[in-house]
Amino acid sequence: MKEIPVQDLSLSKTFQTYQKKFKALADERRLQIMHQITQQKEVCVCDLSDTMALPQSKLSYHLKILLDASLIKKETRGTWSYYSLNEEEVNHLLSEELCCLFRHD
Amino acid sequence: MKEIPVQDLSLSKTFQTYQKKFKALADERRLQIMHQITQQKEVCVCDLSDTMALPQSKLSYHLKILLDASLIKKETRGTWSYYSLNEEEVNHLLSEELCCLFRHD
DNA sequence: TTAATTAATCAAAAAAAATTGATTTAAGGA
DNA sequence: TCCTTAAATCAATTTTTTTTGATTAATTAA
Repeated sequence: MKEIPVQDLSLSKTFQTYQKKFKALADERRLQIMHQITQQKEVCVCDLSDTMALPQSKLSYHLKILLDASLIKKETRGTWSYYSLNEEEVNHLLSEELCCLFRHD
Repeated sequence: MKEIPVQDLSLSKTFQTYQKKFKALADERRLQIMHQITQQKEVCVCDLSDTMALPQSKLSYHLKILLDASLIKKETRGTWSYYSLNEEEVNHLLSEELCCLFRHD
């Protein structure tokens, strides 16, 4: 039997949430994706596949990580999936100085 | 011979810098460390080793990652190493709403 | 000088994340 | 219906990160 060395369980939960968000941002390709989404408001996988020269499966993989961290939003129209910035979440997380790079004002 | 599909090399460099910082924050233990450093102003490895119930080598490993990302600073006095928040860097990166958790005002 | 303390580093193993190419799903048009 | 397109998912492999325990380095005190 091992003791769990956590004083504050809710704080631990908070850290886990932020860990997930920072992990999503901890990749150069995903930062590029974030940047492009920030610039273009709305982007589909095929657009990104062109501009970033990445295969579709890789993009879907990275987009899912950003989506699961609630940093971006997804809307499906027809066969297309459109991704956009989750401004509320991003602005909560990142400084205003990172505006234009990864967040809007 | 492969072409490098990067339009803006300086932008790519910027992304690499942020990738490193977000990678440093992408771990629950390191967020705990950041939190404790934020609270206490200054902390040595043995302090953290006690409060976080982690072996010394693991702590040194994680502290190095935060240090290399310039999120914390280190000062050696005698045989002790004291770590403190790099407020400038952290405030540049994180939102004001994360104040008290991982940054000062 | 020797012993004790603090912390960094190292190499090997384990765990987690990313890549790859293929397959599957779903929508739309011929 | 059949074919095409867009994108998600999957399994196997590769790469990266983390853990572990031991060793090393440096400082201080006896």
